[in-house]
Amino acid sequence: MSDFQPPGRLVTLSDVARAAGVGESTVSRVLRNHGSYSKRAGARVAEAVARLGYVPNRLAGSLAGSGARLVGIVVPSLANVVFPDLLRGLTAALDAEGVQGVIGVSDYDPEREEALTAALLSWRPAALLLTGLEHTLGTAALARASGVRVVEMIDLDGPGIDTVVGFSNRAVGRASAQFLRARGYRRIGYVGHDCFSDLRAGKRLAGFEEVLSEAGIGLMDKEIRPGPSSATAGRAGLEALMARCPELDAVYFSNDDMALGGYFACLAAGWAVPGRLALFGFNGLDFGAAMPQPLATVRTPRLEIGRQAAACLVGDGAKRIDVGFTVIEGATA
Amino acid sequence: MSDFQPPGRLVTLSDVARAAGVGESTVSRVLRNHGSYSKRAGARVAEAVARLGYVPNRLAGSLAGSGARLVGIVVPSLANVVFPDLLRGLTAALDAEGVQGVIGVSDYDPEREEALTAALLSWRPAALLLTGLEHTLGTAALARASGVRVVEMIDLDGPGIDTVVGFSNRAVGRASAQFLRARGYRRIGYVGHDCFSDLRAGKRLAGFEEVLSEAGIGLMDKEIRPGPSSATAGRAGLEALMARCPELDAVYFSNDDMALGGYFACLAAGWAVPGRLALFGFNGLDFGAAMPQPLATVRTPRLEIGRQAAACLVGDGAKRIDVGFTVIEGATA
DNA sequence: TCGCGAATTGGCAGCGCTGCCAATCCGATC
DNA sequence: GATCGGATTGGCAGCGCTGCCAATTCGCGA
Repeated sequence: MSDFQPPGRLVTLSDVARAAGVGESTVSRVLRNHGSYSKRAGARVAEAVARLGYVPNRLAGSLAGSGARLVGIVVPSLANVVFPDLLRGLTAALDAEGVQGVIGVSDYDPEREEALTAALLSWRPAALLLTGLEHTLGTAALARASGVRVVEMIDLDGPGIDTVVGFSNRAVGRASAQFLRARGYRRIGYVGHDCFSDLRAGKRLAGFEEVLSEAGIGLMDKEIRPGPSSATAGRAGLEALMARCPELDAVYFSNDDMALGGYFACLAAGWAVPGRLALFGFNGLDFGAAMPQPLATVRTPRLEIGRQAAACLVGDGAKRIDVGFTVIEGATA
Repeated sequence: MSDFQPPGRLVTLSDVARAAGVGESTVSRVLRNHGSYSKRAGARVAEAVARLGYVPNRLAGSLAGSGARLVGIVVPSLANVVFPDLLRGLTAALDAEGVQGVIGVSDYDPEREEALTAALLSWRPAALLLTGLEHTLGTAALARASGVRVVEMIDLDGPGIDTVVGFSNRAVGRASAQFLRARGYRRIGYVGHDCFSDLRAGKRLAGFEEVLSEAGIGLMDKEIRPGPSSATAGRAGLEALMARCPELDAVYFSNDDMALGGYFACLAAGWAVPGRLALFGFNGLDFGAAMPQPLATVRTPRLEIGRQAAACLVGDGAKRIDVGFTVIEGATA
């Protein structure tokens, strides 16, 4: 990108001022509708702006004024529906306020998260929105030193830098296990994706196993597939698990995509759901409700997290917002 | 967002210069590794930067230098996997070049797209990436006037402002119809989502119907669900369509999500796939491959579009890049 | 008609950084 | 030991806009 051609000279505020026959400050006041100016000045400026096709330069505006009206957002991935949903809630709330979100994707790599944090901070954002609670020391140091408000989203299981919005993944895992227990399942397995990178899936599993241990049964077996979650991984994972441990009567999946793959595995193998094998997911994605037997899962308020996170930026902000989650009974367990 | 607190005074480049005992220009040269400076100067600056925790202010840098190293991106939605995939390819390629992408979401609303375009241009981006070819006159005018390079992604069916990267949706529709025809299906229906907002789905349908008309059969019936595409919409859509027109032997869906819902409808109603009813989707999403009978669909190189679009920004750029698509035979048709 | 506070307005100094230019330094050459 | 070309370096003028302040104008009652 070395030969990016800078756009030629564009219309500036002082061009507008000259064209409108007023001072620069007046143009600035009119454009931002801030301070007082006469109707006549307003009209002349508006006319000049339209005629010249003036587009303000926010770079200059933010530099001169007090800070940029933008916030930095770091998410680990865009491949998992969770984050687009989060961003949707976030950007909707944000640009209702006229704030731009600048998004960075870390690919679940803490080092990249740190690099992105530094890069985003260099735009002097009004706030920084991170995902999860686990960051490098450098990320935390940067965030603190910058003095901007920091909001950590989605996870609630641990201490945050500043404000935290989300739900407890551990509690989700516990609730899922309790649900399966209450339904009488005892030979329970787990199919997940790479939980070293997806720490929150790991926390759910921990909560899940916790409850099973307390009940004296424990997880019979688990199959962890490398790479990101997907239906194909879920299908392959369940098939491997069942080959190894055919006496299972229920399987917990790291999320709905994995569970969908598991459901397909059952269809293909002719295992009745939930007669032969019960399935339980996570996220409450739309397709779960369309399945012949609606998927048993946990619905998470992803849009709401985004909205709340945005709200935290304006208010003085509670330090910790639990948006909760809902167990969806479905019919696969 | 009125009470955003501007961060207090932060470390500036001249603080670093003073601390390192060198001039500002030297610090600037060292930081950007541009121009020549001695080892000793480099070391002292690096030390001072680390000690002070200096984070450069790109607002100032971009204002002073020639343009910001960022590009504006407008997508219609984040709910449809297509766009996150696109963004993934795009941001990966982009930040390999050290360029930030600033993303705006238009919700399929041309007016919002125009507003976003103006907002993004006010950051003086090096380029503007839009989705599709249909824009308001205002959007096109803004884009042209800004003098930045404009890349329109995904759609190839029509004239572009500048550079265009994607595939022909019409051709996808045609290929899909030809595929179903070749398989011998004659009583073909369509289940889609709101195609007034999703213009590209409309173009696919147009191409599809074109082929059927040429074959002298035509589309028997179609069901358009309001709102965005989803498995639930697909299921409800297919159920409505079959209730009205039970003699159908194949259904074309506006995309794989809709087709997944259709598949679930078949499962629930006991319609054999493809014995009783053939299904055909669009996008080539992962779950299609995990289905008991892999979904017949068209795979689109979404990541590739992102990559190519990013590549267009550096090279002088072909005006028009066709990334093509692939028909996946699957087993549902 | 005059006076006065309020409304409106323009000038100008930065915001933090980069680009340009002139000054200084270095080692090596004669 | 003086000279020369290149490597290094610092000063300083903006980039386009906003915030502050002083100047000007306006409206209206006395």
